[in-house]
Amino acid sequence: MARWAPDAALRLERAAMELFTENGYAATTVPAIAERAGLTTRTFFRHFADKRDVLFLREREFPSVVAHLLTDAPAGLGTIDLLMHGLDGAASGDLERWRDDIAARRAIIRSEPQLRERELLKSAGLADAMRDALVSNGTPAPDAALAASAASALFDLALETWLAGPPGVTLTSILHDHRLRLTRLLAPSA
Amino acid sequence: MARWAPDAALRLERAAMELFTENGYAATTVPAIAERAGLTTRTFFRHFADKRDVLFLREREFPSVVAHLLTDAPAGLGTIDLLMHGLDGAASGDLERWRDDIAARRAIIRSEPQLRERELLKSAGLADAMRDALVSNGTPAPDAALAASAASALFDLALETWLAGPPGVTLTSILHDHRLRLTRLLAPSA
DNA sequence: CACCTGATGTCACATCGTGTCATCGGCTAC
DNA sequence: GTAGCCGATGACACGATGTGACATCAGGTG
Repeated sequence: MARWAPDAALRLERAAMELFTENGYAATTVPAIAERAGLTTRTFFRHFADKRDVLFLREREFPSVVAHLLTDAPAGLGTIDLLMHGLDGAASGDLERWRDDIAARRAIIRSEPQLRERELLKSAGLADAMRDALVSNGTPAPDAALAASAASALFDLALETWLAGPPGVTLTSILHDHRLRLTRLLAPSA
Repeated sequence: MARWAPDAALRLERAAMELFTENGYAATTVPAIAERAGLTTRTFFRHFADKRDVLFLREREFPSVVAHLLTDAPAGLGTIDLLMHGLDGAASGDLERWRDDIAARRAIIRSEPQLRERELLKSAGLADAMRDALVSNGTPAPDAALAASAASALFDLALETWLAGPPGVTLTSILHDHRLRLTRLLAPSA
């Protein structure tokens, strides 16, 4: 038997979600989270940069996954189609199964501006990763930055729409639809 | 003579900018800022929600200014043209004059992820204000959210380009150019 | 002249987040 | 097999952040 129970980060995340749901984010202290997970405060901060970060454990690898999909994508796609392909591929793994978890996290995140702030930073990190992948694939830097920012915004709004809508509608279809609507909105009005 | 010197918030902001420039953001404590401004720590936190907020004093009213320009805009503009009109109008007041101040603030903001995080929250607040103004002007909510997010991203990237470029190029022209390039990027590739 | 208002000061305090050293199970080298 | 290293955790002290509660006092108002 190992000296320490495995998955310390996951146990901390589960404990945090429970306490946040029971008492709210602000009323939950880090020592309380650590205690429920059977660890100490110091160990919490070894796994998470700060208290907010515990809500984003699942998304840590998302930017690099998307970036890899972008660099390995089939040639010939336009910039935006490439981005849609990458986001789609990274988020496609039986998303419906996680709907409740995502909704629970989102409910907590929307309860505190601090947490929305962190979510925005994560989205910006995704946009940065996509921009860099585009640039190293030959896209001009200004175009890459513009397209990556737009794609990140599209993804966030699509995810929100997906969560608010009925089960069964795929994120892929919503993303596609949002992209088309934004295209029409941006086009010079007659 | 008034009991207290006026412009406490402005004095705190100036003191903070000086100390951040001299010693860096992380090495500057709130008591040090307050002392240089001739005030106490407690008063600092009465004017600013937290240490980061002191860097965004000048932008506090920006979202509501843009929102007002949107609701008072001439009729007949398309959604995106309306947004460009609002952003343009709100940022047009002799921006060149503030270039150095904006650049100094930006240099500090880019030195710490915490500060970029806050900047992103401010941008999101601007997007929210624009979205709400569009909605109360009759734009369908999903379109308003999409267009406002895109416009906010365009504005941020345009400001960055403006700062990096030579003096004399107007933000208006960069914004216009970025909008056209994003339109082309989003269009279905042949 | 008494009272109210509002910005500031003072003090106590909880929480956050970090630096530093100790602990000790398991793995590797020899 | 045993000596020693490695890496995750514990223990503890501490500075900094941010808030609540109450006091102070100039100027305006009745």
